[in-house]
Amino acid sequence: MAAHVSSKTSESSDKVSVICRALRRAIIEQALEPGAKLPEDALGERFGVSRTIARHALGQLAAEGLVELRRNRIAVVATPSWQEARDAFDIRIELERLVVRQLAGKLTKAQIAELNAHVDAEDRARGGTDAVSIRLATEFHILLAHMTNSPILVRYVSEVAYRCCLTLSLYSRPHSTECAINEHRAIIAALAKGDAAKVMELMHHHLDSVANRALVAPTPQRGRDLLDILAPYADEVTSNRVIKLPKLARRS
Amino acid sequence: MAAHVSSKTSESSDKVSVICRALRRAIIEQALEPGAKLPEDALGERFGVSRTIARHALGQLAAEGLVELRRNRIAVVATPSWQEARDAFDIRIELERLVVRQLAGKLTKAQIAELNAHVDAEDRARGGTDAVSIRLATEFHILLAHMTNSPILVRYVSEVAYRCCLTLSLYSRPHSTECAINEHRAIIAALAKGDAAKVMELMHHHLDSVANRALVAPTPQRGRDLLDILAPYADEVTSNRVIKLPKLARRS
DNA sequence: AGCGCTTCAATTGCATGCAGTTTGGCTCTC
DNA sequence: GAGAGCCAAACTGCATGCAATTGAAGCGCT
Repeated sequence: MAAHVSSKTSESSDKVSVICRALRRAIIEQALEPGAKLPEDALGERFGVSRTIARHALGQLAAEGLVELRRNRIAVVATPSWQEARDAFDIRIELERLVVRQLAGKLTKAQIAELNAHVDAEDRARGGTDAVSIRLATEFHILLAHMTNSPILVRYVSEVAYRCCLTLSLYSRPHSTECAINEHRAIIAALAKGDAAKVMELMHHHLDSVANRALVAPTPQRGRDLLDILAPYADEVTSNRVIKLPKLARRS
Repeated sequence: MAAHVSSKTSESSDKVSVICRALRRAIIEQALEPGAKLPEDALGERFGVSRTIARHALGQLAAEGLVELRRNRIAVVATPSWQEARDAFDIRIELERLVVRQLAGKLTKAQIAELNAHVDAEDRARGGTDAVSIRLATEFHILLAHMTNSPILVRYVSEVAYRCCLTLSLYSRPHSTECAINEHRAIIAALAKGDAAKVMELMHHHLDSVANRALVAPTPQRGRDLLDILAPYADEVTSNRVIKLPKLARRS
């Protein structure tokens, strides 16, 4: 379902694009968690292509910010910092305000029907896993972007939405999707009515609240990761056996 | 000069990145015009690397929208439509408003000095070629983005600015940079003063006027290219010999 | 001459191979 | 038993080679 949401920007049917799409989906559905390793060999074998192609696909995804590529090291699914997550949402808000501004009052009946159908699908998926809900919610926004007929806007909204998706899997708590679905419906209604200012405000509030629900308090770990996180625990074991830090730290 | 404006997002020092930077620069300085062919062999030979690497670089630039990659065909420098150019500027306006919003009143003296130095460089370059002026003007904006310390924002602003650069070379008339330089100075001043609303307004107006100066009338060719452009002429030759369409159409 | 067909050089799509780097275990020592 | 150092396996960086596709010149036909 919702196959029409696939990015068509220079993504035809060559093997690289296929792998990109597969990995992208695996990432945003959290089948691949942030930090998961992505060895070129393994990808190549899994998708039945050579390492060259897998490598190229990783390059593309790195350009989108979904994977991190360190020289001579295994590529990993990106692990955005909290601040980066917040920045991504800020950018997303502006981009999507632009989307709805362009769309307000300009949607055909068919398009509105399509949007409603999508939200219905979201509704139906409420019983399923969080991963699917998050993906559908994201695809709603990408569907909106597509309706602007602006390839550039589609590209940026898609990318930043995927990124946000990724951060949700990192920083989100159990998640409640219901209100988000209602907000989607409200946005559709305002778009149909053609009230640009209103729908921009709705979109802003919608994304802002998603961000605030998801990105819980900065958890003063403005330093990097793990070492800071473990700092408080370290106190409790000073006299006991010390946790093998190098082993753990390597994971990141 | 202005080497610090180089995008550092997963671009360290591997050969692919080097080639990307070189091509990017060649494109925005119009050494490579839109539509110019970029055969993998030629690039590889020119930069002393294998075709694999050249290919990978082209993939990256395609992801940035600077080159177009058609299956089994030679890659070419992107030729954005007029509408895409306008869309790019619209997106850019929003992104850069975000940049100056974050920056207003938060710049160190050193940063302000750096900005002023850059504008001075722009001033000095006024006698030179348009290409250099345009590049410097673009790099001013990228420099601003860097100061937000938000890698994502840097990436998007850079990309969209490069794209706009590209469109300037397509649709711009001879160009007068002087007012742009003054506007840059005004923006710095407002940033230093810390008036967020004012500087956002300035940036908006600045980019909007650049876009309007550059993107001259839509030249009613909202359809695709050539075939539509030639449509009106076709009427006049219905009874005469027909223009050799395939020959001309192939050029694009 | 103008038009279509055939053929060949140019070019891409992709896999494989080799060299250099990193990783993680293993041993050897204290 | 803990820690430093070494070594093999794993992995990446890159070049090269081969098959497939494309573009355009050459050729014959009307």
